[in-house]
Amino acid sequence: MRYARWMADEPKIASAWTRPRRQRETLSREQIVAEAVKLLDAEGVEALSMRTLGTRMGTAATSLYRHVTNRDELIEFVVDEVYGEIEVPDGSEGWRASVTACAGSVRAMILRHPWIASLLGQVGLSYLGPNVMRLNDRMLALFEGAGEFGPVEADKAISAVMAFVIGMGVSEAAWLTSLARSGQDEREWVAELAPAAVKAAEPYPHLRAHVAAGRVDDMRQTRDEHFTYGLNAILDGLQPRRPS
Amino acid sequence: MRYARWMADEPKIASAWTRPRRQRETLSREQIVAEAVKLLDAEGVEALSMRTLGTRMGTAATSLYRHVTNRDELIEFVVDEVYGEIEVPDGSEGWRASVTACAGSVRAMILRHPWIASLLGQVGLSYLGPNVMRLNDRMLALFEGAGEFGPVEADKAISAVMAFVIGMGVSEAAWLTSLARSGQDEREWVAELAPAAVKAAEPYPHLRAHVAAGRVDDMRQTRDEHFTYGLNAILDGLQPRRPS
DNA sequence: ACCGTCTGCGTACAGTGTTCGCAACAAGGG
DNA sequence: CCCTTGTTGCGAACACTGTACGCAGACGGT
Repeated sequence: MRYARWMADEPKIASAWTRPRRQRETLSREQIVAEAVKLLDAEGVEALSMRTLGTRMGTAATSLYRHVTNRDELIEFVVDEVYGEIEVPDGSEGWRASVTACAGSVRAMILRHPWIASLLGQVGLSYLGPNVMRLNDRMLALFEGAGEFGPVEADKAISAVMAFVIGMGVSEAAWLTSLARSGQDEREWVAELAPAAVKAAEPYPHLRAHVAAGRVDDMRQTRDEHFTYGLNAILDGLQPRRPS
Repeated sequence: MRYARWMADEPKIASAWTRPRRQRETLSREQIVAEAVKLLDAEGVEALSMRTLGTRMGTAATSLYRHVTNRDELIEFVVDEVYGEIEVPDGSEGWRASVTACAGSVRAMILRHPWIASLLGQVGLSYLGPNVMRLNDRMLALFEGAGEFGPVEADKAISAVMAFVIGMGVSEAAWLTSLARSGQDEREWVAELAPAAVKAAEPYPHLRAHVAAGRVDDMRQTRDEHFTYGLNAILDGLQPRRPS
């Protein structure tokens, strides 16, 4: 395939333009994780194998190991990469508005890349990636600055908010992944699943009432409401904990 | 190996005691998921393959497929199985105490089985398992009964609490899994990782201060404190949202 | 005693992550 | 200009995975 670079039928004109130029820029670590993210976005988590990633980049699978020691390491890089998409304001809009915006940014990132729901568990939560570090730093600045938290309290408060946001986002992402795998419209899908749900909920009186009254109108807005409801509850609970 | 059951060297005494008794009880679906849980607890998530699970049960790998259609289905069963360990009080102790106890039970379950952090993402969050249904039913009873929430609010409040508890638990589980993989004592491990952490945090002023002041005393208690801090914040925020 | 159904299992196949050694390249020094 | 040295891509190979298929033995009912 790409042997043509050094095969004899190529004219050996020693010019800067015919020079093979060993396409270095197609096989650096940054390019590999970028292509991995694109592959995950396009085909989902079960499509990420070293071989398919290699063919996507026009190289052999084993070539990737020159720039990435492991598949696990690649996944750590990928996770850190998408963490880089999270924006956290500087706090000039006030603590609460800034945290709300940051939480929304995290959720948006997760919903843009639902496969991290799978990958977050597979890797030991890479705490040392530069983008994760940057995120933590900005969050600390936000909680200690505009939030007026003390250093220890800021740590706890950030953990609480992030646990909620990630927990909620991962749950949504798992739902959306299953939905995507079904290949159907969301309304069709829940309509198809409804009988099984009703049957499964049948022995449980409270659940049964909820399943029966389940509104299927626009679940997108329902999800948004659930998220903002929980986030506001947490922020309400955090507000009086500031020592100010 | 187990051919002896029907091989001719076995005395063919037609008695109830020498009868082969086809050990049915070693290969039902319940036994399979129970053994899978034991395997996961003992060896971690990367050790769960159909073949190793089969040899653990003294059967061939393909025999498992008579009782479980898929590996994914097995995982759904396993997840539902450990969900069955969660206890939720009936609310007679009051709403807040009951929710706190339930949240603690969920966290304890996750820390007992840290591998669900990986499995929760791999499966599309099996909402229809009987134990998940039971848990949701009891939670609804708790929030609508002792909590005096309306049905819609109860749904949102439960989502919020569960998102936090699961998010926090999964994060802890990921940490503990990495720790277990290192095979070291927790103090040793963080001491070994500290230089890398300091170096990674170096460009970020707020984080740097936190990493420098990081207390390694007893992280177990620190984790507990983080959990109860966040949980109390959420419950504080939920309390005034009850229509009472 | 027979027959249909159920269950365990050996074999096989496609696909996975990863190792190893070889060949082609780039750069530098004589 | 050649030769050396390190770097990078790659084919082959290995151990292992999930799973389909068909066979044979066991069970249950008549």
